[in-house]
Amino acid sequence: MSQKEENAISPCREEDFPEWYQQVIRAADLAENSEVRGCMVIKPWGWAIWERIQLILDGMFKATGHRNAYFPLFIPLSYLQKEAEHVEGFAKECAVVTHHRLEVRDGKLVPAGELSEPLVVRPTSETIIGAAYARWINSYRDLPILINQWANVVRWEMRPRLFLRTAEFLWQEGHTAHETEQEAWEETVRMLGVYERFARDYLAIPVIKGEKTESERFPGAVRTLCIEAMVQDRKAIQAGTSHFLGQNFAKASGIRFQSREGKLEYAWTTSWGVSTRLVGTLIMTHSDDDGLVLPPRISPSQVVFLPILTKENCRSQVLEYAERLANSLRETYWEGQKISVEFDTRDIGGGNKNWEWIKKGIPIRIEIGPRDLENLSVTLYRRDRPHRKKEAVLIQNLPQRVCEILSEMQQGMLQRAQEFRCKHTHIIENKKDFYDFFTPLNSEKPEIHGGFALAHWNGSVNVETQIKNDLKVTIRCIPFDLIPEPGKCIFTGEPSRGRVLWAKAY
RNA sequence: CGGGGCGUAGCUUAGCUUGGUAGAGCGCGUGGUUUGGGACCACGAGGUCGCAGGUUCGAAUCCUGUCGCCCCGACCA
Repeated sequence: MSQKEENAISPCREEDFPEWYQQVIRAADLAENSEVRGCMVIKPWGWAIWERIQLILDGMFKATGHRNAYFPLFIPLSYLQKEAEHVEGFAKECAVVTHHRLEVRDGKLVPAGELSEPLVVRPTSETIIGAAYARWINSYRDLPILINQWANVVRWEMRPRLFLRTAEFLWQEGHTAHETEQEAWEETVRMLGVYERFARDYLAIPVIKGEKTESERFPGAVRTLCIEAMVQDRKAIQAGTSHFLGQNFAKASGIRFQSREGKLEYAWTTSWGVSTRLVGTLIMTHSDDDGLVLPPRISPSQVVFLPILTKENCRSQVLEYAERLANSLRETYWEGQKISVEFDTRDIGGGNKNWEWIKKGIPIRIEIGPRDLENLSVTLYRRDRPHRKKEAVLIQNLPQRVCEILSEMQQGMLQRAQEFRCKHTHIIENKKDFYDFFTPLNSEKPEIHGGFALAHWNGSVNVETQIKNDLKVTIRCIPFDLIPEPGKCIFTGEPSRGRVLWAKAY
């Protein structure tokens, strides 16, 4: 690679956003495509980010009264069939296991031992968990059941993209059963709130909470809630969903209980989930043309020490000095947790090493060389500033300064993302402006364009379909936090109860 | 699953039209020179050209099939 290049990632975001995204993943060494179509290998740095997500979310689930459990990977075909809409929604993308043995014939391994009933590799677990709940629940005293599972699921996708849409992906799925409709609804809303907080406070991603329209609803759900984020190419991405399932799955799976009045009633259930897609969302929200940029709270490590060991005569002194500082920083608390520090003494060129960490998005890089040793200082670089911009920090100020910067970065990243979203969210009052907003100037090679549009809609699926066909734009959600403001549908002139959020989506 | 493009070393690729059994850059290894920065020099390792057939004395190159990847649609967290 030439040292003349300005940025580590080529092409840059403006030139080719999808390609830039792939390059960031590669440069940061997060994951790679595997030999199995649509399935990815998550590498240590990528996995560490997912682990952070898991750890924090898991704590939030526990704090809201949930417990973890685990259900089977395989679902009997007949289970899936129990809920009509659900089958229809997932049938096309199910991986199916039909055999349980391999035999050698003519030197080739061939499937043998056909199963009497094929097994579906779970695309989601409502049905098999429903069957368990049907066994577990007899009385209103057994309710609520508040369970989460961390698992992998498989949806046979036609166009996979690392983290955003893979055939196998990792997620958590919460499944709860309640005595009353209201309780289940409250749970649905509560968990959406957990997702919103997590996205905002940890990933530094502002999201819009809302409800899906009927056409975007989860198959089998009564109501689907979601959080929608805007990434840097101004497209929307669904970052999490929470479903109010009513009694649909309870009826399909026979989840019944005897009520306080002694009557046999169906339970009210919910399900909610976020997936490794969050990692993709994180990448597309914050990264720049030098690679990944991680919010300090989600970064596997907050700081990397890069001792400069070029002069033989003071090598051991620098090392010792750096190590002492690193260790003291490791004992420093930021937001109630010890700071995680990497110490990179690998014998590779200093420039290369530095760039590696830039591309990995670590929040703070600290260089320590002979000169710093003399001055009793370190040289500090932060990932949210140009890569050459350095700051000398005296060692007695280091822990405090690092904490300050981490807090600043966490807030700054959220603020930047909010400003970006705000700048590209438009209130649109008529059809022409709407079409203009979502039409690129260059149709051959569309530039980054559009964003979020808030516009009135008459509630008709036909309009949604028309817009989707014309512009590939869909209603992302009916936002919760928008003050209801009656108006006229910009497409039909018919009455509208309020504005909805339109965007092109991942 | 429809339309288009592409598969040559870990990565990016030249060669293919006009068949004569592979070349480069980056990366990697060793040695040296450098050193607050993705440095330089030398030497070296690494490819049966996606796979399977066919045509031919001879195929990376031509033909057929197949698999995979990318882009555009339809579908989706």
